[in-house]
Amino acid sequence: MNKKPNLKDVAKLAGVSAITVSRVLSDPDKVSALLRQKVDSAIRDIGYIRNHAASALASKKSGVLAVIIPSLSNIVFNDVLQGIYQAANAGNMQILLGDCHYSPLQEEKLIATLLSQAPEGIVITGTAQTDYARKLLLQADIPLVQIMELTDQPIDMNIGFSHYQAAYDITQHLLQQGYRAPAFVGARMDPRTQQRLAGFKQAIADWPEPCRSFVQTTAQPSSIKLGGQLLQAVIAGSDNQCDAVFCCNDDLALGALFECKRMNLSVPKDIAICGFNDFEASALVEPAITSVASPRVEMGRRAVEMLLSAAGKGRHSVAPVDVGYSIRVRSST
Amino acid sequence: MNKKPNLKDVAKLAGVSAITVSRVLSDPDKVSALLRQKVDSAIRDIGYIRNHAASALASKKSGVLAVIIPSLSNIVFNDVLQGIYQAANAGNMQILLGDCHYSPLQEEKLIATLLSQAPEGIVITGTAQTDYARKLLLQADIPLVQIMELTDQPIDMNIGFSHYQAAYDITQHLLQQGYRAPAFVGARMDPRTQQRLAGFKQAIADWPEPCRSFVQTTAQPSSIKLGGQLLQAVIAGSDNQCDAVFCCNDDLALGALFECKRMNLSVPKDIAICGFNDFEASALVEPAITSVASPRVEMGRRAVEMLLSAAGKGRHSVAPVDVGYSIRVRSST
DNA sequence: GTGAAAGCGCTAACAT
DNA sequence: ATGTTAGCGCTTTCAC
Repeated sequence: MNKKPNLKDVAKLAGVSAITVSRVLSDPDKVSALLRQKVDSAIRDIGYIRNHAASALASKKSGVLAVIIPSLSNIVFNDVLQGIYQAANAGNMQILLGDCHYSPLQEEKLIATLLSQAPEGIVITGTAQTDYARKLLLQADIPLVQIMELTDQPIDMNIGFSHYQAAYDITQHLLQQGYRAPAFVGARMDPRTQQRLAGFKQAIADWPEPCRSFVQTTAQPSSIKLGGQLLQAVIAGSDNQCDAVFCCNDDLALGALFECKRMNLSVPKDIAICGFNDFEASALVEPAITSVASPRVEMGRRAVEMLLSAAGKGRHSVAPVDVGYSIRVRSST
Repeated sequence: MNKKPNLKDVAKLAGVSAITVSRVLSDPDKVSALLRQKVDSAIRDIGYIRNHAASALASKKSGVLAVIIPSLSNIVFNDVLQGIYQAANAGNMQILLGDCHYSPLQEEKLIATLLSQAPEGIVITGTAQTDYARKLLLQADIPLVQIMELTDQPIDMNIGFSHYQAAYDITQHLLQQGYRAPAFVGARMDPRTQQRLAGFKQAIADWPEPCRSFVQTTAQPSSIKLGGQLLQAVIAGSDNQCDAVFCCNDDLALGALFECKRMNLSVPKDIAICGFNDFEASALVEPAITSVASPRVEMGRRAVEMLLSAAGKGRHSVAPVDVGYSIRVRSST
């Protein structure tokens, strides 16, 4: 068994030095056309593939970016990942992905693990890092982007939108439609869900006319099924007074809608339903569900682009980016 | 700016040799408790993080696995990825993920790129690799698992289930329910969708009584919306004769169902609908949609486990694994 | 435009 | 149980 060919083997075959081969690979313009051709065919001949570890060690460039998301099962992050991989691909970067399952402690461990690969940048979800995690990240001294939400005290760069404001707006929309006893239905209760709840509460508090409100939450992960259960709970818990439900995401909203149909409640007449994240299904069910849309793919893409263009520059070289959101008003409200 | 500490720095601080520090990191049991403690605290003191590239270069172990999936937006692969990351995490492996967008050519490029990271194993979706890709993979001489479908000629290992047989079974189910003019509705038409179409056709051909059948396909990617459009098309294309629709996935099935409601067609009375992949929503809509379920998370997990346990062994050391599927009969048929 | 020498930070192999 | 030596395969630096 002949071991894998290396740079020297290619060099020997092409009748040049190793460094010339290296240059053909990373900076072809610095090599004359003749040699370049020779080298290229030698590479193809022996099926040479450059050893990334050696390259990374010598050049101190790992060619990887680290990404930490809280969940692989939440479709929301699919979209973000699509944007991330798109931009990484365009920049010839590999992605090292970690799923911290919404746990800051797991996130801390992941950070330590991923940093050992010497990523040239890191994308991290949200702003709820542990102190030690922040220390590690600062120490690593690489560009970093916190995504999804906005914060006044970013570790470095930041891109996202205000979940608080979006929730405030959609709640206000319910009130404007005449609903006077809205409920917030939330699952998981991660930081962004909490911000949505805060926005909901503030919108109620700010409303000039008197109105009641209800809150039904659980730490369980979101699912369509859970949406049905929580709808039941909120109706029972409000003594049938609740006339509108703001679900912290569209999974719950869909479940709530299906449950209403089963209970023969008319949406939006007996009860209004709105969600968050604007899944495709939300626009296509009957009645279509009002929801909050945000440019997730774009956010992922831009986060990576920010990393790539921040190379070399110091911290906070890029101002926080608000990607915004929009309330998609549909017939469920 | 003091540069990052390395092994020697830790060793000096702890008063030991570099290799001892290395051992504490990779094989603590080989070091006495006393030294281990000293080293551990030195590591923490100066915030040492091991340089992965150097480690990989010296040990010839990259600690990464390559994974290629055809789509990040298809929820199906989310589930598979969850299993993959789960098992990779348990085995202290990092994942390098590539999305080939259902293109064998992009897949080929991805393989070349990912191989340069010297992965210790590779997970690849399906069996439609280009010749050159197969050559690269064989040459790489690392454990490989083809996932999702089963094949008689795996490159190395294989885990999946028969999409042909699953489609055959669900079509037979339609026929057994008395439907005599079923249609196949397919999008994307990737290899596994083609297999489902083949199973559909064979089930029709094998049915003892005469029946008509229709096929409506498009190369467009699946979506709920497209499901509605294709339902329209198949009804028009069959002159209203079609009495059952087998959608190649649940996105389309949901769209078809929503469209039926809009058209005031009763499901399953006027028309039956069934899908593939068993999404959560399929079980919760009214009427619930008959679909094909398969253990996707488990498949991902086991694929990685197969890689990890195949280290060192030769090709085909593990027999192909059929994870099976089950038809979830619900009220839509 | 091309090459020679040195060394990136770690671990395998071999001592002790 | 611990240390010494050598070298992984590449790129940087500097020379020509």
